[in-house]
Amino acid sequence: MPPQENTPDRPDSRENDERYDAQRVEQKWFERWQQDASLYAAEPDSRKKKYYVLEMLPYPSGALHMGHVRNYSIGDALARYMWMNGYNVLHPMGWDSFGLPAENAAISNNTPPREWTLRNIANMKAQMKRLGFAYDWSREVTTCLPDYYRWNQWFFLKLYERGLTYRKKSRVNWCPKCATVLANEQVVNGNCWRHEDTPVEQRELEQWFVRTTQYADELLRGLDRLEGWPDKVRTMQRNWIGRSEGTLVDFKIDGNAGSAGSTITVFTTRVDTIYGATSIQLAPEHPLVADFVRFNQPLGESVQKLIAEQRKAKEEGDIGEIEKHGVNTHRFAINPYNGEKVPIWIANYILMDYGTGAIMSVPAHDERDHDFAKKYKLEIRLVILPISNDPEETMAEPQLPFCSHDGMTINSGAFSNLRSDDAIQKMSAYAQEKGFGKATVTYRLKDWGISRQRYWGTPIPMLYCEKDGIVPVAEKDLPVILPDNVDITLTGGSPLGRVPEFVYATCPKCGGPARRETDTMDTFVDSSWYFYRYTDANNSHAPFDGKTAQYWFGERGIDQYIGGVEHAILHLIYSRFWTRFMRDLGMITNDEPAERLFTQGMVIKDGAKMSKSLGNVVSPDVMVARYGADAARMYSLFAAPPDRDLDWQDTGIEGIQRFLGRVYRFFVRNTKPADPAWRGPVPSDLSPEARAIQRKLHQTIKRVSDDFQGRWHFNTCISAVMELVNVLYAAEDAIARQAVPVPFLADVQRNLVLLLAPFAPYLAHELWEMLGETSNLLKAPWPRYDAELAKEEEIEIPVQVSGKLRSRVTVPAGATEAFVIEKALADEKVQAAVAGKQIVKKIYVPGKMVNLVVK
RNA sequence: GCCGGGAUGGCGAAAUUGGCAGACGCAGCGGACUUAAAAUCCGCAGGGCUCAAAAGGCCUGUGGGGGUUCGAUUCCCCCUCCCGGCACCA
Repeated sequence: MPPQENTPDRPDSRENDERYDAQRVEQKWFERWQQDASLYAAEPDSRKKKYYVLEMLPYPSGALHMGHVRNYSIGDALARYMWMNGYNVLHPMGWDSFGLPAENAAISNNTPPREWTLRNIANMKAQMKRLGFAYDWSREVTTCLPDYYRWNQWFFLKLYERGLTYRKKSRVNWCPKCATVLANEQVVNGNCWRHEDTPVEQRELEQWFVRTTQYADELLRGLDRLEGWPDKVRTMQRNWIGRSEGTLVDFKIDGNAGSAGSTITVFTTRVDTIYGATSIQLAPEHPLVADFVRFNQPLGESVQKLIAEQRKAKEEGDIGEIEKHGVNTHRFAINPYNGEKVPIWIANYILMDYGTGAIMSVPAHDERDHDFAKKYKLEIRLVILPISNDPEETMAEPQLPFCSHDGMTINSGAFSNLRSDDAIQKMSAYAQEKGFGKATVTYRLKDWGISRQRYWGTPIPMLYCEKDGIVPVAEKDLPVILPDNVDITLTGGSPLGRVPEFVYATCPKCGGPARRETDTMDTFVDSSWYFYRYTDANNSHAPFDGKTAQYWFGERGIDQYIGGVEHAILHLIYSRFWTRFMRDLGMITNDEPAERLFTQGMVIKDGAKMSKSLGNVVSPDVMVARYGADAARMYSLFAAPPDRDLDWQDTGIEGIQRFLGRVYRFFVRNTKPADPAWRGPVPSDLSPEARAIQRKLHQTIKRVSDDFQGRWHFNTCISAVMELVNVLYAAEDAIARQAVPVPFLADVQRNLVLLLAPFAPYLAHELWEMLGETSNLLKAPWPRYDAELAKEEEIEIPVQVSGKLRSRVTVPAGATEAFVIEKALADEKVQAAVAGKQIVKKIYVPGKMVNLVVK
């Protein structure tokens, strides 16, 4: 007798055939997709509606993490859905591949940054392909290659031509671990954004700045129209730009004038309180302070203390908690509104880098000034009477020594008895008329410092000539190539400065010797415009062709941008700036880079962000090897709505694996493409069992389609598809009895595959083939639902008595109110509940519920 | 302090317009299949009380307190806690 294993009709063998071998199937499709490079390619086509869906490009750190998988699973599902809906979809991917980690790796493993970076890219690209993400790799952008960064340099020259970049010596943020300067946006709570335990230092350096403030107001106003962006991001950007309307007022210094002038200009948002100004407060680093010290040497020491205090607090990130200190200069300034002499103080809570670095201190109407005045016994003078809706409160409040909100002016000379807003306007106009001030706007936003004293970045295309000074590299000489084989250390300034072949150049103006700029650009320059490069990634004459970009961007930009909220300020404000800059160069016509932005939640595990130190990192490679790419992708969409944090549970992905196996098994058992009836017409009169399936199918199509259009709650989309599969399993008996017509079942299965395609592309392609379909599933038309077919024939109506659920009655879908109420009243449980009571009101919400109110 | 977001079973979550709270999944329990296990399929399942048990019945329940309403996870007011952002910004 032959060994049992070889017996073909052994029950086990059937089970083996039914079992979904994700690795085998995914490998098969992976290989097929590799062979067709043009599968996901898109070209401008005026006959088709375009859809540009973009996930933020990753830094090639070495390997994908689950956050990437989640991000790309969302984008890929959307791209596939839009393809199936007939759109011309652009779905590209690239690498934000300049940056410090490559240099750190070079130091610790003695691997050149280029090699390290390109190896990481190769690895991560392979991971993305294995995960089945549908990217058009013919448009791949790698920012560390000269093909790309030469255009950073080109843009830099354009910025320079337009006065949008300039060189300035100033105090800048310095991270000792990165050994480079940081932009304001890269300082988090006084620490480096990459080293959260490392306070930034202030250093005096000459740096290149990009004039982002030129567009401050437009960047702010633009936010109002970005309705497709999360409120959170818009609010963060508004706060960051920090627009503040106020008034500049010149106070004349009484007595000797020093080299820094004879007036102190203060900035205030509350000029209506100026009659209550009882002192002037200067920032310790205000240029006038030196003049006062010159006339009063002992002051110098106190000022040094204040400066030290303020710097320390800034570095520690608790400038907000600093104890208020000040010194009296014993000098006076004259309030131009009333001619009053007020003392000039220097205080540690006044910041030189906001407003003018000088304020008028109004203790009665500003909390900080109030604290300060109490401490140093300065006069507190009430000049605003609060207005309240409550007359009693209005009467009571003037007794208070302090009120920070607006009201009616009092004790304010010709400007008394005005509402605050009115007073502000009149008093600003008066200042302007008399020439001692004007209405103005200040911003918190500062110009973007883009110089980095690092190697692995875009060389800034500038030269310093002894004769001609700062000279831009000629456009024809671009790119300025970043040399290989550079000695990298994290100390001692820009590594490029140690490469003589790089540094010594010829001045394009006079032909004499010149030094090259040895700093490189902030990598956020690279990511400020990369999505335009995708439209024309292989262009060697320009960053991109205008017409091509116009097709993909149109007037509204990227249709859907998806990424992490950590870029809410950095990347997303720089790229909004860059878009306006390019628009003003005439390269594009859109004002904003992206019409819609989606910020997905983090992937966490055991309640904490995944990190090596906590040992709770889940590797996508392990998940793909264990459960398959479809399961990993689908679970990352199923476990939570995409905008919320996702708590990764290994047992959860097992559930998805089971579900995929369940779908596959159903298809193995019930797919009969050889049956002549398989492709026959779907009969119109269906059995109740078949009708139940049909109803569920159309309900599911509706739910999934609606979610793609609106809420993006892919977790519930997937639940809906699971419910449909459960209904199919429940009908297996009916199918066995042939109560479900074969062509109908075939149609249901085709629709099920289409519904699955955005979420589990590998399995969907396999099933599509099993069904005998030969068309390209990627572009197969998305199913349409029929509202009539989705309707229930009978509905169960809950019956409440005085708001409490007492029973349920089953009625035909179109039943009249009278019929439903009659049926409810006839119900035994309802009768018991209303027995002996009077029904005072009968409420019927059509199709939803009955409520009988009793007394 | 200010601005966002959140709090629902043992767990992840659902309830789209004020109308059956807990869909779907995980973990759990029970059954079928199996010599057995795995896999698979079917079923049960918020909590409490009642009943010998089951069926059933009753009460209660969406962070806490109040309100509007026939009816509130959903709307309004107050409060607590958690997460994120901003913060002497004049």
